[in-house]
Amino acid sequence: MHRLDRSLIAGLPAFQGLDDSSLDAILQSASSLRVTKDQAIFDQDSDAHSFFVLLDGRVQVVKSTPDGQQVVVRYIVPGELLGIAQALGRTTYPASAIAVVDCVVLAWPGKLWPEFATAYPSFGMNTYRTVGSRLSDIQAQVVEMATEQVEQRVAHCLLRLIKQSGKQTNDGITIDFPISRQDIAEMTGTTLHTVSRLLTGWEEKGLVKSGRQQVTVVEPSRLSVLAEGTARDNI
Amino acid sequence: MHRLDRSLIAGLPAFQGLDDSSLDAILQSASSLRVTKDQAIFDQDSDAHSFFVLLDGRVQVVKSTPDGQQVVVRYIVPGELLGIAQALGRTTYPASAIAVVDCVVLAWPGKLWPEFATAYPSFGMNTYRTVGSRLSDIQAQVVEMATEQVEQRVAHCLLRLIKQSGKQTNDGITIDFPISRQDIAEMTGTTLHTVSRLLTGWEEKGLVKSGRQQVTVVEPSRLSVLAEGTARDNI
DNA sequence: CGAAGTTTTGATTTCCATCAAGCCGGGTGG
DNA sequence: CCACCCGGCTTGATGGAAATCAAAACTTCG
Repeated sequence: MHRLDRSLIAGLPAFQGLDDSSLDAILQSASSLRVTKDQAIFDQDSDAHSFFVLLDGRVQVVKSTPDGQQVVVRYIVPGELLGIAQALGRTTYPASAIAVVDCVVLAWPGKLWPEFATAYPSFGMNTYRTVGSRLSDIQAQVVEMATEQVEQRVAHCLLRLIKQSGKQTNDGITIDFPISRQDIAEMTGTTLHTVSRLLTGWEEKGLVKSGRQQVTVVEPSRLSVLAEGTARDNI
Repeated sequence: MHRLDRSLIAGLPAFQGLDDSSLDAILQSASSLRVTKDQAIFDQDSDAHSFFVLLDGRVQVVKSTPDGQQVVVRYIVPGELLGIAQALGRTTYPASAIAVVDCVVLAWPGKLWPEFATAYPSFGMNTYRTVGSRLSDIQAQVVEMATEQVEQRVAHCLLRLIKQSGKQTNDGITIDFPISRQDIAEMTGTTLHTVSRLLTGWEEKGLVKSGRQQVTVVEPSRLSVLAEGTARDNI
């Protein structure tokens, strides 16, 4: 078993405010893990045996309904926690996590959670800050879904994605992992057909460029305008 | 200034696991407060000066969009925390809270939050458990909004309301606070017209009885059937 | 090259928002 | 005490946004 260096996690929000010896102690019980593209890190409703930090790659968090429909809840970028069911007082994972590219994660046994939270209070605090910000995010998403048209929702979704995972290219800002029309549809509660039509429409207007599992936003500011009220002109 | 009795909060989930002296200490800095129907307890985007526990009544938590549309995020029942912006690392309230009937709340200055969380670890833990369960709730709601038709969403909404705030009557289980078609519409992302049509339809089938700001579910089990897939028969 | 997965595009349908009145009940003030 | 008014509710008609149905084109990869 090889040793993990504390520099792996030292800068991450979750481990802010911990001294070196604490970091080392925490890493003692971690195992690192490669996950290849399309592989699951954990499955919805299965026993929450571990919690994780994503070190490299991109992870899709997806919830499935009993009748097989899927909703993409969020994408995880390096440095973020995932699978923190324990922090929510749960014993099973509420969603599945899929590597959308090859990933590296650190994993800790879930039963260590309470120990960590008490032994390293700032770790507990940091985690709960994460949970809190995810609560805010998702509340915003509920408002969006309740009040906006599909076009605006998809526009907002793309803007969020390039903000979180955008890479500047000479065409514009591209989403730096493979994402299909279907994925975008599952994030916005619509269908791949509608997403496809919207993207081709926007492409004609020069707002985006897109291809197979790939989207580039050419003019974020004009897309923002679309994302706010197109139709209904407010006061 | 009169003294608050510890029995007010002793049984509440948020204060589970605290000894009497801690409860007394916590109550020292609380002030109790009557809020009359339709009055705001706090306003969205205003400075998060306090956090609260609802002792009696019902509170509607509502988020407004810049263009004035409203979304009812949840209803709070006695014993629950509200306005815990601090726990989420926020300095302003993310939503407004309105008393839907006359209410009694306890209030603490927001700046006490960090002190409480460190001085009474189980209070911190309990709060975060609350935050976690609200995260789960709202994720379920996102899935619902993304995958279900309006009829199913409204049915689920009523079932949730009677579960949380139902009172058995001789007609069935009634939602024990005034709630309008508009309120239900704002919880489910639809319009009061559609809610009205659904309720009259259900009334004809004997599933519910409803009147002005008042809904009774006569047959919860049959409503549940509706709430799952009516149309689309799954495998 | 063939096959599987992804995307596009057209045609049709359906659900639900919107528009538009009118109704009902209760509270207020003349 | 009655009339009026206001807030909430119902109900019909209409239109439009987006789902569904259907099929073809394109991409990538083994």
